Order: sequence, then C-alpha cells, then structure tokens
Amino acid sequence: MAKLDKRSEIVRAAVQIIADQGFHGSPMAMIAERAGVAAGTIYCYFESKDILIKELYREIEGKLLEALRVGYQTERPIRERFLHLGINFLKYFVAHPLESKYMEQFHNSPYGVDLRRGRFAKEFKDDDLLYLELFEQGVAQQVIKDLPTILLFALAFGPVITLTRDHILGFIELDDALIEKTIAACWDGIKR
Amino acid sequence: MAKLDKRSEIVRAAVQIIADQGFHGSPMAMIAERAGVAAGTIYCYFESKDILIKELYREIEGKLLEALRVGYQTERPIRERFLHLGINFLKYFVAHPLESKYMEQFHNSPYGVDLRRGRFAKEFKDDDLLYLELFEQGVAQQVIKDLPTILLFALAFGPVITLTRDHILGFIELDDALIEKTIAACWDGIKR
Amino acid sequence: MAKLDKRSEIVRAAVQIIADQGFHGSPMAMIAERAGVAAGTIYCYFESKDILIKELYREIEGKLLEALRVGYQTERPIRERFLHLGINFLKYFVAHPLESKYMEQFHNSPYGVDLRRGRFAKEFKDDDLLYLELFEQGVAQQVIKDLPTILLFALAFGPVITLTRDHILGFIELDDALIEKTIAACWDGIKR
Amino acid sequence: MAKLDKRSEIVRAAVQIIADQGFHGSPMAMIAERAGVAAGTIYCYFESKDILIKELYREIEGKLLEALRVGYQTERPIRERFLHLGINFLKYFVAHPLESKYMEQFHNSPYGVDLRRGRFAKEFKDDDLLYLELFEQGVAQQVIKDLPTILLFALAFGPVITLTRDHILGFIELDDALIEKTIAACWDGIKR
DNA sequence: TATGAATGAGAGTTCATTCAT
DNA sequence: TATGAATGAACTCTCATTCAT
Repeated sequence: MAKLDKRSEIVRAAVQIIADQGFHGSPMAMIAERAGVAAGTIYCYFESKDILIKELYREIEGKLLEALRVGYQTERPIRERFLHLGINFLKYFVAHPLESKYMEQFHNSPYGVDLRRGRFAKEFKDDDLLYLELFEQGVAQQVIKDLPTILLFALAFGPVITLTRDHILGFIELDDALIEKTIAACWDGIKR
Repeated sequence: MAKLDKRSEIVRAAVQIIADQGFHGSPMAMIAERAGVAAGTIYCYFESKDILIKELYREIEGKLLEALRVGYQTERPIRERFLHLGINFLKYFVAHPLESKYMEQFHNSPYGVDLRRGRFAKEFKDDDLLYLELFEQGVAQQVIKDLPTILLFALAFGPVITLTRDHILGFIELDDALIEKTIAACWDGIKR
Repeated sequence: MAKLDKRSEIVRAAVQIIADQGFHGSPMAMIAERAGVAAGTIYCYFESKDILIKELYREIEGKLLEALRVGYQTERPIRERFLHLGINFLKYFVAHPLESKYMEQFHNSPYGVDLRRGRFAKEFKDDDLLYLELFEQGVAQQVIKDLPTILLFALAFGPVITLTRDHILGFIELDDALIEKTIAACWDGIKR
Repeated sequence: MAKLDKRSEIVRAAVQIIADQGFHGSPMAMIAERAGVAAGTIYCYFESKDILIKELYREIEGKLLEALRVGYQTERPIRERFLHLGINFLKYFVAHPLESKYMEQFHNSPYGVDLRRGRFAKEFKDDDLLYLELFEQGVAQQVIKDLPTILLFALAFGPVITLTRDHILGFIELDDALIEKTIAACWDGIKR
C-alpha cells in the first residue's frame, strides 16, 4: 500500500509540476517535496529523471488510448470513425488538463522529437495504428484526399494540438458543441 | 561598425545554436565562443539571456512578416489572400530552416506561452492583425465558417505548425506543389 | 545454520565485489544482492560497512597465517625459515587471488594505515610475531643485517607486495620457480 | 598573476587534502575552500576531478624526475648509478612528504593501476626508461641477476615504497645514513 | 566598449543506514 | 532474525551573470 501510494504520489506531483513549469523548471527535489517523499525516494521507482519523464508519458498515453477506443467501431464509415476519434481526443484533453499539458510539454521537447522519429521509422504504437488504418482506408475508398499520411496527420491533428493549447491557457472555453464543430472542420480539411 | 558587427555575430551564433540545441542546450559561453566574442560582451548588447531570446524572436518574426506582405493585396478575394499568406508562410519556413527551428523552440517553451497570453489580451502584432482582419472579413462575407477567431487560427495554423516541424525533422520533403495542396486543404477546413 | 549461511554468503559476496571494485565501488546494496539477502540483513551481522571491512580483513589474515604456519619449524636455521615463510606467503596469494586482491585494497586505504599504526604501537598480531622473532634472532645470530626491524620488514616484504600486485594485474605470471628466486633475492637483501 | 595564483592555490590545496585524506575524502568543495576560491573556479583550470587528479600526478612526477637526474651520469658503473637513483629517490620523498603521500594515494588507486597498465604496455615515461636502461645494462654486464625486468623493479622499488610509507606515517625517521644503508640492501637484492 | 576569470547557487544522482513490518 | 522501502546528506559538475581590468 505504502509502495503504491508513494509511487502514485510521485507520479501525481511530477505531472503537476512538469505540466506547469516544463522539464527544466521541475527539479527532482521539488517533485519529491510536492509528493511528500525524500529526494532519494524517487529513484526507488524511477532510475533517472529521463526515465521518469518517459514513463509518465507512457502512462498518460495509455489512458488516452483507452478513452479513444471506447465506443470505437471499425465497421462504421470513415467519416464517422474520424469524428469519433477526434471528438474523444479533444474531450479527453479538456477533461484532463494536467495530462494534456504534460503531453504538450513532452511533444515540444527533445523527447517528443525522439518519439516522432521512432514513429517515422515505422515503430508505430497502437494509437498511431488507429489513425494510420483510418487514413489508409479513407484514401483507398477515395473519401479522404490522396496525400502523404504524414500530411493527413498534420491536417487532422494540427488544429487539435493548437486548440488544446489555447484551451489550456484559458484562451477559449471548449464545450461539446465547439468540439464537434472543430472536428467537423478538420474533416473538411482532409475529406475529398 | 565594430559594434554592429559584434551584435550581429552574437545574433547569428545564438540563432544557430538555439535552433539546434534548444534554450537549455545553449550556454551563453557557447554562444559567445561561436560569435567570436567574450562571454561578458553579450551583456553589452542584451541585458540577460531571457532578453536575448525574446529579442531574437522579435527580429525573426519581423522578417517573416515582411515576407508575408510581399505581393499581398487587401483588395483580392478572401480565399486568394488566405492562400497567399499560407503558402508564403510555409515557403518562408522551408527556405529559412534556422529561423524556423528557432521559432519552433520559442513557441514550444514558456516564452511562447507568454507571447500567446499577450496576444489573447489583445496586444496584437502586425501579422496577427493581417489574419485577424482576413478572418473577420471572411466571416462577414459568409465565406469562412462562423467560428471564434481563435478557432479559425487553430484550423488554419495548426496544420502548418505541425507540418513545419515534420519538415524540419526531415520526415517530409515540402516542395511547392505539396505546400499548395496543404494550404488548399487548410482552406477547406475553414471555408464555409 | 540459516544464520551461518547468510553470514558467510555476505562475506563471500563482499570479498568478491570489494576485491574487484574497491571499497567505494561496492555499495552495501550490491553486496546484499550478490549474497542473496536484503540490504538491512547485513546490519544484523555487521554493525556498519567499516566494521564489515575490518572483519573481512581479520578473517582473511587468519587464513593466511594458518597457511604460513604449515610446516614451519622454529628450530630450523634462520634462512630456511625465512624462505619458508616468504615462499608460502607468495604461493598463498597466487593461489587465492580474491583474498589477495582484498588485502591489497585494504592495505592501500586508510584502513591499512590504521592497521600499521596499531602494529607500530606494538599491538602485534600472531603473524607479525612470527617475523619479528625471526628477524630478532637473525640479527642476534649476525645472520641478518643489523637494521631496525621495520626496515627489515620493508626489505623483505616490499618486493613481495609489489610483485603480488603485478601478478594480480596480470603483468607477470608467477610460477613456483620464479617465486623461489624472488624470495631468495629478498633474502640477499636482508642477509649479512 | 591572479590566474597563476589561483591555479597554484588549487594545486597546493588539492595535493594537501588528497595526500591527507585520499581521493574520496577530498570533495571538490573542500579543495576549493582550502584554496580560497569558489567551487566552480576549479573547473576553470581542470575539466573534472579526474583530470585534476591525473594532472597533479603528472606535475609531481615531473619534479621527482628532475631530482633523480641531478648528478646522474650514464657512464658510471651500474652499482653506482643504482645507488644514486635510489638514494635520490628516497631523499626526495623524505624532503617532500606531501608529494610523497600524494603519489602513494595515486599509486594505490585505480589511477595507479591504469598507469601501471600503460607502462606494462610499453608506454614508458622518462623515469621508467632511466631504470629500464640501467637494469638491461646490468643484466647484460652480468652485474644484476638475470630476472624479468618487472621482478627487478619489484625487488628494487618494493622496499623503497614500503619504507616511504612507514616514514610518512612516522614509524621510522629516515636520515641520510639509513637511506644509504637501505638502498645498499636493495642493491644486495638485485646484484648477482 | 570589451574582456574572461571568477562566482556560487542549484542541478541530478548515490548510498550507508534506519525502522516499521 | 530478516526485510527492503525510505531517507537525506553529500557528491560532482554546470552556467548565467558579474566586475576588475
């Protein structure tokens, strides 16, 4: 119990602080203090700051993926599936601002570059595959524009990323209606 | 002249190194060495590292704005003006990878957040105004979707930002044809 | 039995690791792991790392002393006894590289200084006495040079220590013939 | 002036503290404090603690070598040259206890092992060559025992090293007479 | 204006030891 | 007796900034 408690306290503290201040503004000592543990304790659970950061990302990504899959049906039409994924994506981030900020920090850092590099090298994760499959089928069915997958990714995700950031910073209040309009507009961007 | 020389050497060196290694991977001493000046000399021109970073951004943004304005005609149709801006935007970044990387680093950092916060607080810069005006006219003419301006920004810029990053990392080779298709797709996203 | 087992596992592990990596390269946790016990368990048998290290030395020294006494006869001539001790000494170390390395580490450290300090203060151990007696008799019989005992120690042991180190590091392969020649040369150094 | 002053203050402080407490008992902060400089200042002159330690050794070894060469004449008989070197060696260490202790610490550490390894691999330094040449000529002239050079080193140096340690620790007071007797005894050990 | 040696706070990490179980 | 998670002081090293020259 104590073990799980400490670990999750550390995770909670780390996500909070890093989401807020970025990796460089988050000394291990500060994370430890916020978690209510000693500095050395973090190293009982995570080998290094680097590994902590990557592990945090993996956990958050996992939860996001779960949320995306809820109610997702492969046999439905391309458009419907795209809207489902996009809307769930945005809703998840709106509902989980801390995780959202963390992912933002992660992607906008050398870690994110490494991640993208891996994906570009075809080392895809499950959630990449979800979209990859969708785009490929869409292109094949001539429903989606015949553009490089990476470009389709950019057209579909770029607005979502930017908007998430705006929402986090309080520049816009995203409600369900706005979320649906946004994803619909993204669909307009990629649909044929 | 010697004064201007040193200053511009510092600017050049700083952009180069920061574009490559990020703010935290760019000690002042390294910038000084690359610029061929002493460490203390930087402080004759820039009060602090923070101010250097912001000033660098201001200069780069200025050059970008100039590029956007070339051939831009307020009296042309909304769509045409949007394509002009978007295409020039992407072309500028493709042609200026160093500046592009620098802006990327800047936006993906606490500095970028400050910048956006300022803009949200209606402290707009010239290039914001360019787009602001375009979107407002487009909405009024019922050519562009009736969405909050900030959302239109996201729909129009999100893909561009994401794509620029992919290009910088070498994940996609952007030629003129692809650039035009991309911006056209962005237009599809915001047009009514 | 379980108690003895754990203790000797700890001793075995500690000698192994310390012989290999020195005192500072041998965290208690590593010793515990190698011994197959928990980190805290070591403290059931040894009050502290310091005490563990000293106790290890005592045990190894004891075994060495035993080896020296085998076949040692007080009534034989000085030279013969000296050769016996020296040769057995070297042979023991060659046959027990782990113990040899451990003693090397021990002597070349603040622990070794303390040990020597104790001996200088006339707190002799059994094996010191063995040599002490031999040298005193040798000087009395005018077979050994009339020099301070400590100098005779240095003349007799210095080469042996240095050579053991060379052997451990693989710089020389000591066989029985070479060992005998070495000790004979040491005798030349102290004999009248 | 200030530059040289600081550097030599650091060197002085480092040799003092390390001679006394060993490498692990000598934090950089303590060295800095003793030298009267800030912690970071050491890194203006030495890249790392490792490099500081090695550089210190190099400087001390250089001074020792100089002392050995004073009055050394290649054309004199083997025995005379051997006595010259050995006596100067001991006298130097007796006169420079700090340097002596430092070399002791160095040799009895992984650094020393690396050094010896290099020498074993025939990367000899000047002072090695001095002895190497002497031993080879001695063996060729049938004045010195026909043993591997490394063994001759051990026979000649082992007593000196051990004795130096004893002297440093205050176990014996080495005066010129005793030094001469010691080196003469070492000669007895290697002479044919 | 220009220098660059010097500063020192603060970073990540290690590890002997403790103690509740 | 045995555990091993937890501790926290101490370590090496970095780097933005200062200031005497």
